[in-house]
Amino acid sequence: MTKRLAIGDLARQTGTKVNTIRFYEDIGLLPRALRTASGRRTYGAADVRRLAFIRHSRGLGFSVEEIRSLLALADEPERDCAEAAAIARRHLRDIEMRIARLETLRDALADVAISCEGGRAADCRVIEAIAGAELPVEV
Amino acid sequence: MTKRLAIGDLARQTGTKVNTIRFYEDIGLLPRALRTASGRRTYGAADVRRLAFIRHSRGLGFSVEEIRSLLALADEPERDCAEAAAIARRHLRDIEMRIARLETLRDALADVAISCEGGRAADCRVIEAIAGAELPVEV
DNA sequence: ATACAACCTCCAGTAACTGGAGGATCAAGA
DNA sequence: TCTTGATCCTCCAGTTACTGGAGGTTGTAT
Repeated sequence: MTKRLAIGDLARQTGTKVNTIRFYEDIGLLPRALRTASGRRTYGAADVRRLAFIRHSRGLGFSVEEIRSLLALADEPERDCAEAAAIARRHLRDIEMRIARLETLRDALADVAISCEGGRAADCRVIEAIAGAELPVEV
Repeated sequence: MTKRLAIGDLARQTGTKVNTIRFYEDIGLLPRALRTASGRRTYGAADVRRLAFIRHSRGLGFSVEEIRSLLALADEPERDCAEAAAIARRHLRDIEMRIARLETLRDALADVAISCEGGRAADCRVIEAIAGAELPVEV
C-alpha cells in the first residue's frame, strides 16, 4: 500500500491551508479523515483528488453549496449529469451579471475619479459627485 | 424649527433599512442620533444628507472604511481633497481588476458549462472539466 | 535530552449588514 | 378611556468561506 499523507503534505500538494482542510472536513466537503493512533489525520490519493476538485471549483467561483451538489453527482456515477450542467450554466449567468454590474459601476466611478486633482475639500468634486450620485444600491 | 424625522421616515427617504441605520450609528458612520424623551432617535436634514452620501458611496462600491475617510474629508473643508481623489482612483483600479478577473472566470466557465447536455454523471464533462481545471484560487 | 516543527481542538474575527426575540411607546379609532 | 397595531428600543445570532491564534500534544532530528 502506498504511504499516506499528513495534513501538511496534502496542504502543500493542493495549495490549500491546513486550517482550510480541517474546515472542509468540518462542513462535510471532505470525509472525516483517517487518523493515526495519536489522532493525526492521514490522507490517500482519493483525498488529494477530491480536494483538488474542491479547489478548482472554488477557483471557478462555485459556492460551497454548489460544490456540495457537484460532489454528490460525482459520487454517484449513475445520476443524471444534467444537474451539473445546470449548476454550471446558472453560475455562468451569475458571473455575467456581476460583470455587467461592475462595468456600470466602473463607468460611474470613472466619472467621479477623474473630476478632481486636489484643492480644498470644501470644493471637492469627487465628494460632490458622490453626494449627487444615483446608483442602485448593492454591489 | 423644522420637524425632525423618526428612524422609519429616514429609512424610507433614503431607501435604507432601519436596522442598517442603527448599524451605521454603531460603527460611527452616523453620529449618535438625538433622542426624544422616551429614547427614540430623531433626525434632521443634515442626517438625511449624510446617510444619502453613505448610501451613494456604498452604491459605488466603496467600503465602510473608505467612506469613513471620505466623510472625514467632507467634514473638514480645509483639508486637501487629493486624498479623496486617491481613494476614488484606487477603488476604480480595484474594480477594473475584479472585472478582469471575472472575465477570465467567465471564459473558463463557458468552456465548462457548454460541454455537457445530460447523461451519466460518470461521463459528465462538466465534472471532468472542473477536475482538470487550473485556475488561480480566490474570486 | 532537548529543540523545534507539525499536529490537535476550540474559538474569535473578518464585511456589511439582516432578521428576530422580548419588551416599551405612540397614534388613532371605538 | 381603552385597545389595537405600527413603530420603536436593545441585544444577539446568523450569513460566506475561510483565517489566525491560544494552549497543549506528538514526532523527529540532533
